[in-house]
Amino acid sequence: MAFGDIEIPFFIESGFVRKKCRVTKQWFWTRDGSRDTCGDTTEDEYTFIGSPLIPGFPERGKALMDKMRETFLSFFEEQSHSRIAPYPVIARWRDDIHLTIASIADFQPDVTGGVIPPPANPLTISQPCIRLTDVAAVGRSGRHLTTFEMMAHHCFNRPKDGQTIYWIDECVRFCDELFVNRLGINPNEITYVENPWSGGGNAGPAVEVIVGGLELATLVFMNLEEDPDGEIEIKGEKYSEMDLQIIDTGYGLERFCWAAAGTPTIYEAIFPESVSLLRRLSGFDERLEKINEIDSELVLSELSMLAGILNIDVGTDVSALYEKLVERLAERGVSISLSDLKSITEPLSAIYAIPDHLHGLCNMLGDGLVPSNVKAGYLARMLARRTLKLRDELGIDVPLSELGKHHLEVNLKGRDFIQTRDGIIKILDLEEQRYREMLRAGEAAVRTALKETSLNATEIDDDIFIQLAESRGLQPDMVIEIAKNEGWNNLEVRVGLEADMAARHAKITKESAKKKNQNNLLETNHGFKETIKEFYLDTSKTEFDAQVIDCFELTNEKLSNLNLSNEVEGKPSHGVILDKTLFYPEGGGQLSDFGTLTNGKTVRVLDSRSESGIIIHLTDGEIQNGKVSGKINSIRRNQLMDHHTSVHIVGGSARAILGPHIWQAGSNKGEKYARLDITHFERLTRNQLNQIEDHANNVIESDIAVQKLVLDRAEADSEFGFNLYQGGPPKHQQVRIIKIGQHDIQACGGTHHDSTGKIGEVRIIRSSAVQDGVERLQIVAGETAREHARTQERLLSEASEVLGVQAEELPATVQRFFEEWKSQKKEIEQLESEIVRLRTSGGGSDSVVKDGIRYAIMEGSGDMRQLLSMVQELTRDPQLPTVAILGTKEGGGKLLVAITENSLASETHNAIEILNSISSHISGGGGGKPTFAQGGGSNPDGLENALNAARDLLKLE
RNA sequence: GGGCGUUUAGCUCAGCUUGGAAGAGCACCUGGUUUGCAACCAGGUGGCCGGGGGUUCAAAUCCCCCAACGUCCA
Repeated sequence: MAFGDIEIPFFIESGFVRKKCRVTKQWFWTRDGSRDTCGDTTEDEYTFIGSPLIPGFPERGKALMDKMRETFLSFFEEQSHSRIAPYPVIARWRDDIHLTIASIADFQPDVTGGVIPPPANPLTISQPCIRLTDVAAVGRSGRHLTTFEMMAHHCFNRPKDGQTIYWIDECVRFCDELFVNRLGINPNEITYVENPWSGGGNAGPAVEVIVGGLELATLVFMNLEEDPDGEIEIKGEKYSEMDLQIIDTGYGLERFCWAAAGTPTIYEAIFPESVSLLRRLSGFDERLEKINEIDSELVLSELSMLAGILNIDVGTDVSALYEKLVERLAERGVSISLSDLKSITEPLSAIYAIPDHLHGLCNMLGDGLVPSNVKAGYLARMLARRTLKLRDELGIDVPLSELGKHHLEVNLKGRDFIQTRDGIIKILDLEEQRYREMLRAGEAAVRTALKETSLNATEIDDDIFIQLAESRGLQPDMVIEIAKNEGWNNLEVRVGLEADMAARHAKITKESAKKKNQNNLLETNHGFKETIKEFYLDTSKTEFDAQVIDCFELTNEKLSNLNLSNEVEGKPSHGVILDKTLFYPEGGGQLSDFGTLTNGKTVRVLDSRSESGIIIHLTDGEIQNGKVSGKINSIRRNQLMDHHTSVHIVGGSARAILGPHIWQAGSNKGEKYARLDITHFERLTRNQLNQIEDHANNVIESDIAVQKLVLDRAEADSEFGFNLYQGGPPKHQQVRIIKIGQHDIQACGGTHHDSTGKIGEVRIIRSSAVQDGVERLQIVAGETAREHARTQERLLSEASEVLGVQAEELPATVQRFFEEWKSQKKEIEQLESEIVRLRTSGGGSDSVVKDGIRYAIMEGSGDMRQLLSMVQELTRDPQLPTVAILGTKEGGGKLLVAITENSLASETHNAIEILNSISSHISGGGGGKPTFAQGGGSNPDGLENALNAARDLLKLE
């Protein structure tokens, strides 16, 4: 079948005709022979506003969503699909995306890649999704959402194995049956638009299903994959047919609800309580009444019909769009001025966007996400900040957490979240605090940035806006707002600035999208078999025999890419591959086993790595082919197990003490200590660390068995859920699971004790902030815990010995010494100024008066500071014109020339000139002001000559 | 993971472009003046200018490295 040229018997049977859209030139199928547009064009206005497309759904909001979802899912259950529970919105099983952006994302990459079987086939699901790419259009277009549910039916076919459940024709039949018979949509209103789909390395035919000007569904038939030798070419890329061919559909639950409700916008259909609450809180309705002679309801519904066909993207020239809107409204008999229109749409778009953003935020936080300034956490923070900004623009004085609470009660009641409701509300409060702090700090930043700008300036450099936006998070309109409060009343944002900034971002993003090439130890076509991993079989075994498969020299380039841990002693020279091994390679945050390999000669194993299942022992010498005996350092192995098992225990304890949002953000298990990074929304106190430590030690004392299970992916997922993947997305079809009773269960490839009691003791030494929202716990366990205690004791005793006091007295004694040191320092300063006063008061033999000017030339004993205060004394009195030339031998020799300002002395002498002509005697230079110059050199012995040279220069005797 | 910004007195921040004696407001202390809601006036205390290197006669200031914090983006 040619790509995009879909032959579907159903269309022929049901009297469809294939036509080419007059506007978009796309091919589409319709039952209505008189149609000449595909339905999704700038000429197809929404037909359902005020007259629903889908009858029989009088509900609104959550009740409507629940009923519509149930109608869909049960329809497909009746068509032999299994209903699958939705996946989290945070896509933790993937490392390429942060958020679940489509129902098919649940099954990527392993199910769609054919690595593991789907949980059911065919299946139906309603998957909450979050897409932030169009966040700027939310609330403005009338239909955009960041957070939506994608209802879907999926099926996974293997035509080469004769396993085809259904393909294009049946898929379209299901869709049409649902639309026409179950939902009662007028068959003549439905168009199927051919729109081949490609993305993410896959492609296939696809149709968009449009009803009443609204795209309700997309049916994608994924049967091609990128293949350089493929025969099918699309958009310059070559593709070939896949073994696995997938039905990927997406039905927008919220759009169905909108079509069933016929409300002016999608937001009124799905968030009616939130919209009316925000209208009330912002006083929107009162303001609306003040706009004279406007039928506001008419404006709103006309507007929404138009908004659907006007594309609002980031960087759109908003004012041009408004002019167009006013024009189009006038054509429809609604006469409204541009400013009146703006005063309706601006607040309204905020009112619409807030519930959407709260929906996304609550879903993310509900999944246990902790806001942060990086990764997925940043997406939550961005949504929170957008919401707060919109709220402030509306002038609503209600905390974010209150709005969140309302949203949870009204729109998310009964939803089963990982995070507690109280937890969500607490995090919202913290985010609002952080936002306020950002704005407060922003005031000073704006003030400083505008310091050079005149108060009645109307515009400022783009650079200032860009700098404030990117480094302070202050959008141009926020900068203007702050500037107005600080006195710059006429400043405005240049038209088109935001578009330029967006373009600038796109450019930067494009430039920095260079891919890093991975450097592997093995060649791509090595042909080695996977190493048999004996370390999983018996954790107590330390010696083994094996066969050498290969031994190769490590090039300098490979060495430099290895990134050896600081526990590795020496420099490896060879890589050795064996048929089997007891050496655990670095992986999952656990460092490698060390030890020796012997075949006649003994070499040390300094480190070991794993690449696609093949373990490479990094040795400090070459080893002959043949049999080898290997021995691992059992003390190190035992310590690594102490640390690794402890990290699991501490992670479980942290979750028990701090809450369900605790997620492992990374870990490192070495011989000397272990680190565990956990997601948490505030800094930890020592008290909290103690609680976690006590909890973990209880687990150790209870001596719980550590079970090591190996399960298929699907089985593991269904039995234990996604909490398994603390260490990152799974990479294999089979999952090794470390289960410590009910305390902690996670997928892990590391070596572990058989019971928790083996560890003996665990201590959390300290916590530090890795990034916002992530705390690093430093852990010692077993022998290192005792070693740590001994080290601490030694430090205390050495310190107390120096001061000659008991360890208990240390804090008080150190405090006392510090105070004394400070007060003595101050005393020295006072004494120094006393010296200055004495030396400068009398005049003495050091000063000469000539032609009404006093010349004070002398050598000081102190440092530069002291000279400075001396010349200050000497040249302060304008009634006593003075040229002071002071020097000191300290620091290579220093010279200082000062002249009383605005006096006879400053008229006749220049300090810089004097300094420059004498500083050569101390082999140096200097500079300063005409009345004040300082310099230094590297020859202190020449100081006397320098001062004499000054006397000569000034002709003094 | 990348870019940018910040780090100076107890707190909030100037100073950095162009190197040359460490600044302001608030708080605190002393005195005066007032008992009036952020009182007023005069004086004072308080600084490893985030850490480490480098350039320079001289670094808060210029360069490099590190750290913490913030922010924008993947």
